[in-house]
Amino acid sequence: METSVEEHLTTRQVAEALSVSESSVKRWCNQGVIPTVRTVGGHRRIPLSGFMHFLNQTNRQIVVPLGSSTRHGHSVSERSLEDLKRRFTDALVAGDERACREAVVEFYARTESFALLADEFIAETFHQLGDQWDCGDIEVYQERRGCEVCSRVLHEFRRLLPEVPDNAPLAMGGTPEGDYYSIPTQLAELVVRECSWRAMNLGSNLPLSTIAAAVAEHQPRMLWLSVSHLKDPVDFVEQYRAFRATIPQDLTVVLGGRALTDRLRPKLKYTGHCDNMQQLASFATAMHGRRHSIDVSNN
Amino acid sequence: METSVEEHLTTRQVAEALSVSESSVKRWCNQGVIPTVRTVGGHRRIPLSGFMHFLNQTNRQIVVPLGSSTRHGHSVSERSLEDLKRRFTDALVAGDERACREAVVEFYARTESFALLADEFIAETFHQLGDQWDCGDIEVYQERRGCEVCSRVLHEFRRLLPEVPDNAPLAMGGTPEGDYYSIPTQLAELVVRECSWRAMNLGSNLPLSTIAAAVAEHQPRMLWLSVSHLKDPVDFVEQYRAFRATIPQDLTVVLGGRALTDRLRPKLKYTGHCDNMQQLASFATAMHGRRHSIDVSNN
DNA sequence: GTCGACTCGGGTAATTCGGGTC
DNA sequence: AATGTCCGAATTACCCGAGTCG
Repeated sequence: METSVEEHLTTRQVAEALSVSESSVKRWCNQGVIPTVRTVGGHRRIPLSGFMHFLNQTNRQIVVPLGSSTRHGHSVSERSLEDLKRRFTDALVAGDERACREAVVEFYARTESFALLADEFIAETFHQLGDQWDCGDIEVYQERRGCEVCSRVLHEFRRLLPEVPDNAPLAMGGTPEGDYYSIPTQLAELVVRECSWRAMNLGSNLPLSTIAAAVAEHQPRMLWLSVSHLKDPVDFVEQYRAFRATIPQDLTVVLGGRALTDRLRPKLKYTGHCDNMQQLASFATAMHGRRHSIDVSNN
Repeated sequence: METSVEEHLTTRQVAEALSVSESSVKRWCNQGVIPTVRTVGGHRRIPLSGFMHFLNQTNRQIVVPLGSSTRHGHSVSERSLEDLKRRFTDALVAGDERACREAVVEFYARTESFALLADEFIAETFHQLGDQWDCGDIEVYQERRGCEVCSRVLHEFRRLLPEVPDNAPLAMGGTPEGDYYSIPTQLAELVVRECSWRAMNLGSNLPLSTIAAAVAEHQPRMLWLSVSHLKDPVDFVEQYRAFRATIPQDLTVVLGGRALTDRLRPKLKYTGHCDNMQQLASFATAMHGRRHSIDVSNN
């Protein structure tokens, strides 16, 4: 309820996502194959859940058979979230991509929120993995392989998300130099995109100077920095100050990641700090409550 | 925004690509030789994955490049490989995933070889990118983003590849500690899988000790190591010696990557060295006969 | 209330369907 | 047995003036 964005799509957005004409989308809406609601003026709006339902029904895309998402009671076996999480962790350790995907899809089908998926599912799972690693229960290669698998699954999800219109505000981000941990920034991309932003994930191991160049080139309204690891925190603080001075002052910068300790944070000038992706989603929705263009300075 | 190769193809597009009649394509779809999904109205759409699956199972050649007669894209004239490569480079620099995917698909559709794709397309492109980087023509973030995009496209291709039977021999590999460059090992996975091996990409930044653990656990017949970057070559040589002693002596180890200089190589004991992916493919096929088992149950 | 961008509905052209035949 | 060609019916894509959204 908090962050789950009840987003509606237009016929055009759906058409582009499916690579079909708007006429077909309209026809399918009229036939009732795509759940549709109407605005007071008669325009069709397709709820995201309805869109996903359509995708599942027509298996245009992969997506596992996850019982029905109809309004009637599910006959799906009620697995607890804990159980789901455990399945996911095990699959990740075993490098079982299919099982990972199924777990992620099932979780998302329930919550319809990438922010929740990121915080309560993936982040927690990798924390667990870290613990098991400390205990010597799992090997390094299992963790690395798990990252690979997770990355692939996230990418598949990314493809499922409908394209965001060109006039949506742009957010970009990545990880700084020396930080090769790419899952959080991948998640961030999904989260802000879910909030109807255009999102550009620049990748990992980015010197701040080149991020500044990217900002100058594409002029985003928001920038996220995922900082999981810092070789030299002091050096980072210094470089960040210089960086902050070169980018527009009104650019919203959101910092996150476990490398930003309580000691470090006061030394950084930023717009917002996120302990988790739900906060990032809040930022994004707060800044972009509507869909039309530009300059919503205080809404 | 013009599009030439979509996720799904029509019977006509497939027919033209293969230079056969639409009826044949329809028949093959009905027989299940070409995986097919249907639109709401019952029209056949062939997912790219299904098309490639068909190409792999039969030894059919693409006569007319895909995308030369799309429905709602502008018709595309015949392109030379050089032209394709340039398009790919440009798309990579611009971070245009869709264009990258199209270029890769088209190249693969012509050559049907991941080894060639890796050597003549992706490797060369990234070398070019490196040159442009030296000249200051492109920013670091463009290179990083290009890696992200390329990685995603490769992930997608990986999903398109047919499953390899469980009794196929196993190959695994990754990059050593300090080497975060994951594209080559992703390509290696695709290449050996194309040669009918089961392939397990362990990921990047792997201490050799954990690779040894993975070997002990899964007992592969082949191991690849992609070495693009070494923090301390001397240290690596030492660790590699210890590593080589702990794994089975009859395990085929294939080394590759530009960090293995002529000075370094003599100091390493390995089974084979690869300057490119075609050599890796040669190794793989030499050790394990055929390329793809043809299994059309309905013949 | 103005305004640009978008969507509506309906009509028309282009494809694809299935089946039958060569 | 397999492929290519032809057909009416159905589906999809493209187009455009009027109305709606934000």
